[in-house]
Amino acid sequence: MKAGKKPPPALLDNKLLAALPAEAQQHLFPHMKPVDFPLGKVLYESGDALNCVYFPTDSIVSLLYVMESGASAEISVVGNEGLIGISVFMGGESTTSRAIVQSAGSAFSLPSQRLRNEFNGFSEMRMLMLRYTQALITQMAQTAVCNRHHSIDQQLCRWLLLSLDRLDGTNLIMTQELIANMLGVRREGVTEAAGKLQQLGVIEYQRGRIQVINRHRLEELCCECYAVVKKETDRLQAFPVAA
Amino acid sequence: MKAGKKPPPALLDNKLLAALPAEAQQHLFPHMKPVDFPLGKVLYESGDALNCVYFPTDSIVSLLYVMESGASAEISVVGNEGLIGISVFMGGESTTSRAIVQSAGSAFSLPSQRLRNEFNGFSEMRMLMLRYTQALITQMAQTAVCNRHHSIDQQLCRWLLLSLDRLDGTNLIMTQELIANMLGVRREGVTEAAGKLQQLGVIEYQRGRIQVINRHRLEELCCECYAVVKKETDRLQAFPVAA
DNA sequence: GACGCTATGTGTGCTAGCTTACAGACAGAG
DNA sequence: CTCTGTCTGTAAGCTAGCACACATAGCGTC
Repeated sequence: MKAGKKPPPALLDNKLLAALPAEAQQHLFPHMKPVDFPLGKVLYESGDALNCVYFPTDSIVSLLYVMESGASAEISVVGNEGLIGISVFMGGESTTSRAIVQSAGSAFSLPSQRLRNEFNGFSEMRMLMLRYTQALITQMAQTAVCNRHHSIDQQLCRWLLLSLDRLDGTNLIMTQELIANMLGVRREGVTEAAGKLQQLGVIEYQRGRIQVINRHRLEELCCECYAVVKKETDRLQAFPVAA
Repeated sequence: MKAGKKPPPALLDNKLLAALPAEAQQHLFPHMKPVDFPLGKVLYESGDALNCVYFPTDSIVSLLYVMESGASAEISVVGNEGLIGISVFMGGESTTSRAIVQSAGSAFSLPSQRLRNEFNGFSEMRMLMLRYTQALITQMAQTAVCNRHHSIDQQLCRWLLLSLDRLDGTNLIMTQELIANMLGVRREGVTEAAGKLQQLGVIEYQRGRIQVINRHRLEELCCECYAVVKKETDRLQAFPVAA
């Protein structure tokens, strides 16, 4: 199934890095190191101070809150449009969530101090990072709304679309169990919802591999939450850098 | 019931303003104007670009997402610990939520451009604003978790505690209908939950006025969400400014 | 001091999602 | 090719919260 050898990940595969002004790229790129993220790897736990931040290229990372009971809920998801570790420049050093790899792949790491320096010194860099952070905030807000008002079916659609947007193809390597953890629902609930989608011919899946057949239909079945986040994220990325 | 005349609101009643370095205070305070927020006033709608930001003193403002169907859900709440309008310095200019006054009172307004200048020019000011923003993010994340996993009873407790922390006394002027809107649940659900709390002697209420009798018990009945947000907010406020 | 508005109480179904339990089915290892 | 662990399917019973409907009760007003 693997299409030969993957091309090595490039720094510019990350949209945030690609959008940086040339000067910032020159400052930062020499300090970036490629890293591999296996599925399930925990990048940091709640309360951990961060030594470095990560810019995903073809990996996806979930920010998850884990309750005392062990139950969990996804707060937001980060792919090649962003970075892991906003608390480094937001000033808190740590957050209350866990960062866990949801889809294996690559990323680039950068020591926190390098990012902080650049962030404080250069306003263009800062604006990019903060606008990305606002997009992340929008995603969190919509997650709260979706958790309150929408069915598992709808939420599964949202989740699949968010993941698809951060990957190349139409294949997701992901068990229903893991999706259930992310959504904070039972595994059986996901089985049921996924079964419906398969019957409708929207997706096909076998043992931990989900293929999206009809993305358009998926968007129709989804609640408004996906579109709201997508639209706002696009808007925030589209701003001219030299505002 | 009103204890004579209220003292006029002071700039330093807002903790964020009070924490500003003296220089920033000198720059900004001359441009601040006191404003009155009546209950229910909409400060901005989803997508509105903001002319000014607001620093509440004794008012409380909810950030609410309103769905196409008209149903709503509170994303977070802002009182004298913060400001309304983070998108002004986060770079997006607008957000997808509505800001609506949840508890009448006062605030100070500041033209957006003044804030932006100060934010971009002075790193101490920036750090304060960004750390507050991170606290806001934490609150949103926990709202998402709470919406997913906790009962109306628990959420009501969380909501009451969040409101209490932003007010002087133990009285809330607030109907069950409005609470239901904030939590994104039915009014009857709130009636039931509030009835239980009253029977337990934790609160007393009559027609739009809620009095908290036993705050300690309220915290016990609450889910962990309140404590998580409270602790993280305190941590983020406690940082030395000149980090 | 009767009227009417708004806030609150209650009650009867209904449904989504939960808990628990177990059965089938695919895939890699030996 | 069988074994075993991991995924996925299904089912019975339960509960929280829903939608809808209507009853009561403060409180200001005229």
